[in-house]
Amino acid sequence: MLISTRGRYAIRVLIDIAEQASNDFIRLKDITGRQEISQKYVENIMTLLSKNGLVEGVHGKGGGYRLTRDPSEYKIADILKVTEESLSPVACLECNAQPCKRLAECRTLPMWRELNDMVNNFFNRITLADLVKKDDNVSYLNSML
Amino acid sequence: MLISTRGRYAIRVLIDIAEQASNDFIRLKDITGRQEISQKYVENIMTLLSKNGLVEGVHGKGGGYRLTRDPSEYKIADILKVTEESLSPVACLECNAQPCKRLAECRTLPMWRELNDMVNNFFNRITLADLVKKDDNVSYLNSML
DNA sequence: AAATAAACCACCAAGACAGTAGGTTGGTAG
DNA sequence: CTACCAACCTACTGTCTTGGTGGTTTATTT
Repeated sequence: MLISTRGRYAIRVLIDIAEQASNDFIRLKDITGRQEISQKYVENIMTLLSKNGLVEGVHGKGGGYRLTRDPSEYKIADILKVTEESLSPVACLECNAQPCKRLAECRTLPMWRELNDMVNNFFNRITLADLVKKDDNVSYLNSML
Repeated sequence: MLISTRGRYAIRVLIDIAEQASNDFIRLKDITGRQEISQKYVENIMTLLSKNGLVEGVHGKGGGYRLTRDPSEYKIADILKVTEESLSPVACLECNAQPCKRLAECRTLPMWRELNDMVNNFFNRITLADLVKKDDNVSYLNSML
C-alpha cells in the first residue's frame, strides 16, 4: 500500500472544502458528515494539515477550516508529503535511508528510482483544482496526454 | 511503501540465480551469502516462489534452486504478484475490495486508477533478463523511451 | 547410514494503521 | 459575563504487517 487512508482522507477533505466555494470556515462535523468518515480520526489529520499551513482553523462558534490558497496551488504531492511517512516505493529510497553498501552493484536500484520518479511526477502534475467537481472532471487526464 | 523486502529479496534472488547462467541447482546458502541477506528469511520466500512455479527446488546433497524458464519470461509483475499481498496503491483498488458506496461520486478514484495502471504497466514491461548484469544494463530504460 | 539442503511449523518484537476517549484552549453569541 | 462551540492536544487501544529466528521433518545423494 503506497497511500494510507490518512492521505486519502486528507485529499478528500481538502476537495470537500474546495467545493464549498465559499470563503467561510467549514465545520469539520459537516465535512466528515458529507464524506462519511470518522470525525475523531480526521481531527488528527486536520491538525497535521493545519500545522503545515495547508489549512487554516478557527476555534469556537462560526469556526471551522478554510483553505489557505487557491485549489490550483495544492499539488497532490504536497498533501501526501505531509500525511505519508514516505512516498518511496521501496525502503532504500527513503530520505533517512542509510547508504546501501551494495549500491554500486545493485541491479534493481535503477528500476526503483525510475518508478519513484514516475510516481512523484504523477503527483506533482495533479492539483486539487483538477479533482473538484466540474463539467469536465477528467481534465487532468487529458492534460497528461 | 509499495514494495516490501519480501518482493525485493525475491527479485534479487532470482536475478542471482539467473546470473549463475548454469542449469545446476544453486544452494540457497550461496545466494544469500552473495546477496548478504538472511537465509532463514529467504527460505520462506523461496517456498512461496517454489509453490508458484517460479522456481524449482531439490532437497538434499547437490540440491538447491533453479529457474523454471528463461529470465526473459519472468515479468517483474509476475514475481511481485506472488510476494506482495497487493500492488494496489490504495485499499479501494484491491481485488477483495468491498464495492465502495461512494464510488460514483468519488473525486479521487480516477486518479488512483490512473496511478494503478501506470505502476502495473511499469512492472509488466520489465523482465528479469532486463536486470541481469550485462554491458548495457540500462536497456530497459532505453526501451521505454 | 551419514551428510546435506529444502520444506515446514511455530513463534516473536517492533512498528504502522485506524481509530477512540476525554480533556483543554480559544473565539463567538447572547 | 456566561454559555456554547469547535478546534486542538494527549493518551490509549486493538489489529495487522513486516522482518525476522529456531527447531524439526522430509527427501536426495554419496
